[in-house]
Amino acid sequence: MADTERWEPILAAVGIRATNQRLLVLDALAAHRLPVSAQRVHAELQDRGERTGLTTVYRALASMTEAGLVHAFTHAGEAVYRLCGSAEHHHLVCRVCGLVAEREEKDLVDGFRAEEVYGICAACAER
Amino acid sequence: MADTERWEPILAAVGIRATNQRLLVLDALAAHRLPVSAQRVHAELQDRGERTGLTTVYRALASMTEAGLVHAFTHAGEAVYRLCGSAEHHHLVCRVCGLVAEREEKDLVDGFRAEEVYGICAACAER
DNA sequence: CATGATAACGACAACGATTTTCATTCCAGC
DNA sequence: GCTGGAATGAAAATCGTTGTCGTTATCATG
Repeated sequence: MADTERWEPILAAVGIRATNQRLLVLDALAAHRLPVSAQRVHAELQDRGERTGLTTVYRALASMTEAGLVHAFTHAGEAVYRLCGSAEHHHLVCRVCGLVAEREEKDLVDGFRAEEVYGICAACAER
Repeated sequence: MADTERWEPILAAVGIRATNQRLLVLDALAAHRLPVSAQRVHAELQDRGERTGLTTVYRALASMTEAGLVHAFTHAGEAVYRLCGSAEHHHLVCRVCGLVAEREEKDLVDGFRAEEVYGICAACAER
């Protein structure tokens, strides 16, 4: 059981209410480097002994995504989420290993505001 | 009712059987510039008076995607497909208007084999 | 501290896209 | 013309996600 309180200022900063459930979801997300699904977050919270409902996890992720705190990706037909250091950037998402890298470069492509780049990372490519 | 026969060599080239249903699906795809969903393809075939089943449309799209004839994207939680001029390239997909552009440039990003770039196109950006 | 408006919760039902099942039909090669 | 494997299609099953609705927490005020 980590100190969920540390996320309060984060939620306050983006202007959404810092409820206990949202703090728990944030805390669960922070424990992963790879994006995770809503169901996975829910399962982990259950294992931890929390009684947070699945519906609530979905809504927490939706509001936090909208607020820009979290980024949503698609992997194998399901939505997966990842806590991200906000700001202007795009993501490189490997289709094979799921790894995500954040990039700052502007104008990756002429006049197209890139948000997510799906492909295959160098490591997975040589196999 | 277009001449579906023109697709036969295409299917033969990628090594999958040129069944009547697959030809119909290809023909339906070819009528669109934007990616379309399996359900949409199925509906259009129904309207045309074909009795192709939805299951078959899904399977046809899957096999053709695997064969590289068709490219699959994700839009609003559903899979959408687009006929594409094969070869090595990546796609720019606008999240707003759904427009897809094919690009040939290699190494869009250092050592990352980009396949799909999701973002916002120039036209949609200024609104 | 009590109160009331509002946002958030959570259990459950409902939805919708996709996949599985399984019996039937089609095709290519013998 | 047979025959085996691939393809088809109708219906049921799956499964992630969203809607419903009564309950509860939160926050600003009196």
